[in-house]
Amino acid sequence: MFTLKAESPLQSTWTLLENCSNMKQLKQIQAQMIKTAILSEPKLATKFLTLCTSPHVGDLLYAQRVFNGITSPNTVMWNAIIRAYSNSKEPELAFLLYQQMLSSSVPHNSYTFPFLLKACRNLSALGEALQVHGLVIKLGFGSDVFALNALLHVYALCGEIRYARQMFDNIPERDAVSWNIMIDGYIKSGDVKTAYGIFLDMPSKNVVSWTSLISGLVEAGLSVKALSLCYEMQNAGFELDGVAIACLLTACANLGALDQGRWLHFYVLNNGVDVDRVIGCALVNMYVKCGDMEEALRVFGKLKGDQKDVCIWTAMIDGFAIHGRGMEALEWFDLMRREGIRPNSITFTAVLRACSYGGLVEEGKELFKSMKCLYNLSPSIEHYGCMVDLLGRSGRLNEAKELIKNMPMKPNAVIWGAFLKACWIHRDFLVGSQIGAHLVEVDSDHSGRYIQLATILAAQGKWKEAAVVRLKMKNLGVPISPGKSSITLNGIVHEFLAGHQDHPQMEQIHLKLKQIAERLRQDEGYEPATKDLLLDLENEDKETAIAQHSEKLAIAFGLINTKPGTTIRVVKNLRICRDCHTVAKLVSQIYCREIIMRDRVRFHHFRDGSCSCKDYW
DNA sequence: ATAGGGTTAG
Repeated sequence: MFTLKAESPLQSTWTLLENCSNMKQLKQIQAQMIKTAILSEPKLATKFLTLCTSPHVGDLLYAQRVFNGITSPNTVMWNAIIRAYSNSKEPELAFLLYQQMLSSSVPHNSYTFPFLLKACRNLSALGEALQVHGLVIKLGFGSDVFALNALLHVYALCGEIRYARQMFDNIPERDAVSWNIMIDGYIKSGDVKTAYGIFLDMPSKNVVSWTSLISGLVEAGLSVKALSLCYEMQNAGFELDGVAIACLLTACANLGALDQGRWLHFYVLNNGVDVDRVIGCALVNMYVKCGDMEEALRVFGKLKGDQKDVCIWTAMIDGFAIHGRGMEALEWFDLMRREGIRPNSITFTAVLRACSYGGLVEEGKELFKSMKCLYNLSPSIEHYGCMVDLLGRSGRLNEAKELIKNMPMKPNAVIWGAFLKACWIHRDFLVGSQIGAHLVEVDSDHSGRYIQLATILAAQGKWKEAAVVRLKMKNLGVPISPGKSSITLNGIVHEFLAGHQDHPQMEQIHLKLKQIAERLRQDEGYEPATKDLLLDLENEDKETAIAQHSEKLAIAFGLINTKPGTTIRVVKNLRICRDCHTVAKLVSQIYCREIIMRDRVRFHHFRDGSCSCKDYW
């Protein structure tokens, strides 16, 4: 006789639990466990509870119910439920559970404090952290590196980086995690330099060390440095993992570095990096911000249904917005809703921005209203900013003013800036200069505000007043960012600064610019728009100044060095001026070139003499 | 089962 060699129910349930990855499976397993009455088997029950509380699978309410059904939970179970609460929307409940754990006299282990301290971190609860610190010492975990690292982490992220440093210096057996927490801590407290120092001192760095530094550099706006660390990291023998790639893609998005972004995309495909929702979103965002909407669409199209969350839809909608494809942004917004995805407050900034850039005034107003009545989202100051921009741009200055007056919050510099912009576009110089004067007072370390004011004064012929504003800016030592445009050729980035002459091909570039100006004058009756210039110069000098704007230098360079008919891509750090915009349109027609220019906030696609922004920016 | 990640107005 044969007997089937059946696995014991205990063992088979264990295997099922090991391979379980979602709540539905978990509930099925639970049904089976109840049937076979092995939920009372401690090892299985523990495993089951840790799954219920794990960040990927878990469901807190469900976990709490399961936990309530256990008569005397062991340490691991208490840890699991504390962890679940520390990651939840109400981390303070972790403290309550910890109280109960204390009164049940279950011993601690080295995992208990890290979870509890995570709740402190999520609540920025320094006082509680200090109390826990006392307990750590009292209960004999004073040299446990897990507990100490968790304490370091709270202090480092709750404004006590110096105290964290003191602790760090005194931990005898600090590990890589301790070092990495310090790197991240300095970065989050805005001290990239010290973070870099710690990184350099660290004896054996790992992928997290490199990535923490890279992500800090990206956050601090030092994306060029972040990309160079990507190569250093690989030379040091580290592979890029998903987290590193997400950070680096953001760096490319910030810089408009399409070539490096594409390289990272290839890396993902060739090295089996999982395109999860974060990487998918980072890729889409990178292509959007580097001006390649078609590739962004392709990446989106390849994602599976459950990877398409509200973030990635928002990235696409924002993409259509900044590329001047307002109608498509609205269509995608509808598509998203039909997929059952609920828009969040960021989605609304994207879709309102699309309406604003696309001149879709009525649609924008409807959407703004729908935030509250359909989605129960209260518009924030950002949304009001979009609406002021939308109304102002389209010439509804009074409506914009009313909206500002009736806003539930105090208008900030951005709101006034949008209103000033509207005054400028619609030639209401008087109100514009009043607002400009106010802005210079409240936003006095922002050079753009002085320039806006000086420009609007100059437009009224008030040269002296304009000069006073510029002098004030100079005397206050407000840092000004010079106009910069870059263009990439065979992987090399060529950067042009307004008025600078230090490129090896400068003579050729100037010759080309002269030719362009001549052709434009002859064929199109173009005259340089010197009126917008605020410099107090003779007309001829103004023409020279305007002719040396960095975007013109970059376009001329592109015309010289790329094949006829190919697209020229330029990235600019400031907004494009009216004259450069006119020239770019005419160049696109006369030289039969598509020019894709990213300015500080959006894209201009110049083609056949017109621009995707419909001259409305 | 403690460390690092994507979308935000002008």
